Amino acid sequence: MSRNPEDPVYNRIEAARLAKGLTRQELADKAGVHYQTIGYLEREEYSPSLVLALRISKVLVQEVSDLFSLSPIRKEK
Amino acid sequence: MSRNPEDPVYNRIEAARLAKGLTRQELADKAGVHYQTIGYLEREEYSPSLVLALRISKVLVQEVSDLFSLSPIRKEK
DNA sequence: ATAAAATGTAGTATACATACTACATAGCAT
DNA sequence: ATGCTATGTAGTATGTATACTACATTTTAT
Repeated sequence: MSRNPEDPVYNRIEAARLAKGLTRQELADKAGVHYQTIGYLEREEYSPSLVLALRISKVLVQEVSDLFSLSPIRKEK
Repeated sequence: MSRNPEDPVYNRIEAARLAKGLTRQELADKAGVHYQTIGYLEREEYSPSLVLALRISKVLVQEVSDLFSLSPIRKEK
C-alpha cells in the first residue's frame, strides 16, 4: 500500500526551485523529466519515484529528507 | 525516463536490515509492504517508490541517502 | 493593452512498482 | 534425516507515476 493515496508524500519542491530561480521547465530538464511532471509533484497530485526524488534533490542540492516528508512540511525549515 | 532501467537505484537495505537483526518479513511488516517486495528491492530488481523508501528508512533509522543512491554503494560507511 | 512566459487542467497511453499465490531451494536446528 | 524458517523464482493482476499533447488561465513585462 505504498501507492496508497492515504499516505501521501509532502514536499517543498516549489519553494526550493524558486529559491534557485528555476522555472519548472528548467528543473524538469535538469532532472530529465517532463515539465508537467514537476507540476504534478508541486501540487502533490502524486508522489515521485525514488529515482526522481533523488534526481530532484541533487539538482536542488538538498537532502531528500529536506525536500520530501511523510508528514506535512513546516513552513520555515 | 525515471522509470528507465538504465538508471537504477542502488541500496544497502539488506545490510541495514541484518544489522538490526530483522527478517524480510519483519521489515516488510514494519514498512507495511509485502515481504516479497523487500526481496525485490534487496536484489535491486527494481527501485522503490519514494513513499516506500521513506518508510524503510524510518524503520531502519537511516537517512534516505544512507540507504539509497544513484551511484553504486561503497562497502564501508 | 498586448504579448509572452509560466503554470494549470484535461485526457490518453505506457511502464513499472507492488500485491499476492505457489512452489523451490537453502540454512539451521534438533 | 527431518523439519522449520528464510529466501529465491515464477507468474498474474492492478494502480499509479510519467510522458505527452492541447488548450486555458495567470503572471509578468513592455
